[in-house]
Parts: sequence; C-alpha cells; structure tokens
Amino acid sequence: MQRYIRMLREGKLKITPRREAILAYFIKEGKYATPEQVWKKLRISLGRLGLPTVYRNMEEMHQLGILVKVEGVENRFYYGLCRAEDPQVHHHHIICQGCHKVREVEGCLVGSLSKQIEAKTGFKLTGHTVHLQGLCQSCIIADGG
Amino acid sequence: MQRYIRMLREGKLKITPRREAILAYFIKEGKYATPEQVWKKLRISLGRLGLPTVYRNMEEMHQLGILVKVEGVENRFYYGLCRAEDPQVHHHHIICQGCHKVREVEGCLVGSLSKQIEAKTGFKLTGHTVHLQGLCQSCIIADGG
DNA sequence: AGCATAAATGGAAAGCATTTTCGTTTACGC
DNA sequence: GCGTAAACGAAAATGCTTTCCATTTATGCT
Repeated sequence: MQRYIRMLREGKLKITPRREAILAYFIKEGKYATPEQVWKKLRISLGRLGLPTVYRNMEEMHQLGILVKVEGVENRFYYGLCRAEDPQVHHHHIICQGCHKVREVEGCLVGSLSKQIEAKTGFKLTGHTVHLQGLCQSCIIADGG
Repeated sequence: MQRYIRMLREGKLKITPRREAILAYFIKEGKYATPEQVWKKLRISLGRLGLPTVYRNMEEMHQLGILVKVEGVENRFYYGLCRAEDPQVHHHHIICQGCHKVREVEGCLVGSLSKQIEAKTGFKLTGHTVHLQGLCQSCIIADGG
C-alpha cells in the first residue's frame, strides 16, 4: 500500500479515504475491475461514494501508472493494479480469462522485433499496445478437472 | 472489390448499394475510420443513409474479417480494411499516426515468445491483441522536412 | 420478367458508459 | 487551528452505439 500512497503523493494527489479504499480494493482483489464494480463494493463500507469519484480516481491512478487500463468485452474499460517494481519500465500485462487476475509480463514483446517490422513495412514504430489473455494456474486446474 | 463481395456472400450477407459504397470507401481511402466519418462521406453520394446502417454494416464486416476494429483515441472505435491475402491467417496491423493508413504485418509477434511467457507467468495463453502505432514513409518525410 | 420473403434500411428513440457542472466538504501546508 | 485548493456527491449532460419498427429492397424461384 505504502508505495502506491507514495505514487499518489508524487503525482500531487491528496491521500483521501476514497483513494485509499480504491487502492485497498485492488490490492486485496488482485483482479481487474470496472469503476462500477469498484463502486458497488466500496459504497457499502464508505457510506457515501459517488460513481464519478471512482471514475475520476481510477483514471488519475491510471495516468500515474498505478493502474493499467484495458479494453474489456462489450465496450467497457477495466483497470487492474500494476505491481511492477517500476511501472515506468516498459512491460505488458496478461489477464486471466477465468478469474480476471492481472499479472505483469516483464520485458517487451515488440522491442526485439521492431527492426524487422520497420524493415518490412517501411513504417517507423512509435508505440504499441499488447493485451495478453490467458488462464492462470488455478483456472487451468479448475478448467481441466 | 470482388474478393470482399465474395466474403460478404460467404457470410450470407446481401450485396447492397450501401455495403458496396462502404467497401469502396475503404478501398479508396486506405485509412481507418469511424462509422460516423464513413457516414458523413457517403451520405452525400447515397442520398439517404442512416448512421445505424453504417454501424451495423461495419460491425458485420468486422465479424467477417473484412475490417479490423481498433480502439482509437477518446474511447472510439475505428475500422480499417484488412488487405491480407487470407484474413483467417493470424497477423497484426500497424496504423500510421500521421495519415491513419492501415498496413498488415505478416506473422505473429506473440507466437514465438508464447512459450517463454507461459513459463515465466504460469499462465496458459489463450489469445492476444497487438496494436502497433507508427509513421508511414510519406509521413516520416512530411514530419522530418 | 414477376413474386414471395427474409434481409436490409432509415428515422426516432433508447441505452448506457463516462464526463461535466457546481455547490459542499475535506486534506494538508502553513 | 486556518485558509485554500483539491476532492467529492448528486444530478444532469454528453455522445457513441444500439434497438425498435415500419418501409424498402435483394435475391432465389418460377
């Protein structure tokens, strides 16, 4: 928790009960979630909680690299906690299709191939997004047996 | 054009003036576009044209592999014509950030690394999406000089 | 060519995720 | 503690996308 609090401070964001609750949610769940899902859960314990607040905070945390944002099914956006040592170091994420767990994938899948791609296409690569879907250990077992 | 008409037939979709116009638009432009952009352009020549029709047709063409669908800026969806010989053969696309031109990138960027990723993460890969952004030859020149 | 029919279409309206507005509340540096 | 800018909640707005439904049209069959 402390490292995320630190990241909020570095981003000039105040430490509020709502932000702490959102962080706690993601640390505890370890899964990706929509602002609405987070809101439905935290609303109970926090008493008053506005949905726009959750949207705002999750987007801000995404800007700071605390949360990854992925396009999920049915045109909605999901956020997951990024646990990488240094979120600034480029990496990708894989999400379990069974339990929605998020895991970091060290290194870059495109980097080593970028020269080839540029040679073949004549394009100069300026960026990329990679979304990996998979099944985690637990869900493989659940699936298979 | 004929190969896309064939793909529509194989998908049990009728060949209508609207569908032909949408295909012609993408063949001519070679860029990705939102349903609204296509609609604004074709509305003029087609006289009457409903925006839902464009949305419907572009999504159907996406389902048939005729159009690729990418998440663009400001949470909107863009579609681009897939010119790959066989769209069923897995490949990726790179989009020019300057002119929005779409180009196929043969081969798969994840395939060769999937074993490593699975070993490292313990996940079993089930799918992935890769979006490449770049600058095409013309736009590099325009950009640099 | 004409006919039957299921598919396609347009316009209006609805749906729905997300954002904005704005008055009130709160974190936090001093 | 106090002042102030930031954060917040509620309601409303926004804007992309889809649905509904009555009308039109492509197409297979004679």
